[in-house]
Amino acid sequence: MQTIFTPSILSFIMASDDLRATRLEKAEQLRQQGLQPYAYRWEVTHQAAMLQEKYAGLPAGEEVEVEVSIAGRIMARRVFGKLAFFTLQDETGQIQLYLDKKRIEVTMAEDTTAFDRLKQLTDVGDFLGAKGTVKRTEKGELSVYVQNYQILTKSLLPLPDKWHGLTDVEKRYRQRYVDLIVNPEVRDTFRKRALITAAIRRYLNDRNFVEIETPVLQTEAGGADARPFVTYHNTLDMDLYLRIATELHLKRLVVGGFERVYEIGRIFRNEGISTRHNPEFTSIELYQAYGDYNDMMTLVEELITQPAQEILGTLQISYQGQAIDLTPPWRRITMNDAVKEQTGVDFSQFSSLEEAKSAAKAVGIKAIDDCDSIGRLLNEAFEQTVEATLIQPTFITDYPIEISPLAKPHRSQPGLVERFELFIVGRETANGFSELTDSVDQRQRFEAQAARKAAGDLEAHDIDEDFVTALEYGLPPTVGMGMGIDRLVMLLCDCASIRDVIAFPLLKPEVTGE
RNA sequence: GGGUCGCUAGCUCAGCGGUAGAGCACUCGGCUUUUAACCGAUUGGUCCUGGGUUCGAAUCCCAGGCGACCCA
Repeated sequence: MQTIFTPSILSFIMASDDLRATRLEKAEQLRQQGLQPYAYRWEVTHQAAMLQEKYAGLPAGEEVEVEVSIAGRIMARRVFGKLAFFTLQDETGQIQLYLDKKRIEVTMAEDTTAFDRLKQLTDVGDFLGAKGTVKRTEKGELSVYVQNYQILTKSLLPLPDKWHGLTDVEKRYRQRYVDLIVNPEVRDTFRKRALITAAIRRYLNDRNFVEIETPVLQTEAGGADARPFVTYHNTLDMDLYLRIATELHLKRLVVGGFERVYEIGRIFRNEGISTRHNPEFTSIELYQAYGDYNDMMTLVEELITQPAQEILGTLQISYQGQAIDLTPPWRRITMNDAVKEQTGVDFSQFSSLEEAKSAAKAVGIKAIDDCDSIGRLLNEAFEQTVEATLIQPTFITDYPIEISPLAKPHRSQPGLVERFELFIVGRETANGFSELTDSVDQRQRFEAQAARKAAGDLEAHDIDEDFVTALEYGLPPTVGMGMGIDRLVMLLCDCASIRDVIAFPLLKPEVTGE
């Protein structure tokens, strides 16, 4: 019998640790028996959860003479002399394989090695296909009573301890595939994430919103206060920036005649990493012509409660031990009133910055030396005193114009804009406003931004001339909104860290030392 | 950026100045109703890296790496 191992592979095996070498040897033995350790296909007729559901009422000890064919990964092996129980896991769940030496040998064309092969050449981690009948064992475990089987993929590396599992968070993030194999709740989170984004898309599509993709690579990143990633285009010989928002392009689409547009896509911000920040994350932004920020707050309520109701089946959720009631309508309160409520200071009454600063200091607002306007001071006071208290869903409205360069001036309150942010569990969850449609005003706001950038503000941006030109052609009255999908999923799936809702979060490379 | 904690066998962990350990997994033997199967035997190590102190360092000290959490 010829070996398929080349000398270099053999030396690799010899140099490998025993665990891998042992399994490679088993794969080779399979080949020598004329069997393929890496099969091409397997006809699957049933999945574990289907069988568990369908035969939930099958009494212990009874067999159903139906033929089922399943496939999955071996998660546990309990092997006796002439009998074995394997736990097989597929995408839907687990089911036991009841492996009886006599039955397997009879049905597999009197193959007297078929059972021994299972005992000797399979390991936890291997993929196996199995056909047989359905039987609930004497001990009450629903099983596939196997008639024949095939090893589909030989696994070379051992899975984590079946009892303690994989708990090392670093390893879980670096080798998410292992995390997914052994931690069912992790699979569940990503499945829910997919359902949430699907529900959001369905909600918007049903209301005639059109999803349009806008550029990730841009010559100037704008639409938010954030530092961009810089990359380089070889043949154009120029720096390009990864987008920090989708806002300015989506509004161009509204100028172009799309009255309802949105985009769910990846955003990149060159900032620190924390339990709430990953350098790349997913946002949804949507724009609706002829509406204002009041309309959008109502839409946001639906956009969040519909998926919640659909996927969780309730609006009474729990986040890290805190009870959250998502039942709309949600409280709406202006930023000024919220700060007044919390501190007793009414910032709208001040006519000078000095007056406002001393009042702020008197109630313990810190680090206000850099605030160059009452509006910025109000925002600082809000962040320091109110934000963390907003546990139940709350819309904070009517923001200072200085910190909202793309929002429309308030129709009745000078110095403010028609903007809202949604807070849940003390975190900013969504941000929306009646869009600034006056191109002259927009140019002036951009110029103020550019001045801040020139003064050293790394999160400020230059004038986007083409965007101003688009506004000059005319943007209808429009309301827009942006929301972090990752944070929404964290909320709905009760995840403490953003890394729990991103399949492959950014980590520094591991130093292997080899 | 600052602070606290962690890094020891494939996994989960103990050991805290004197010969590197346990459980599970692996390997071998036994076993036709197990489900953390069981019984017996065996195997497995860059104690994150690099310096230092010491007769002797996984352990103490310094620097660095990676990660977690908290703060900014």
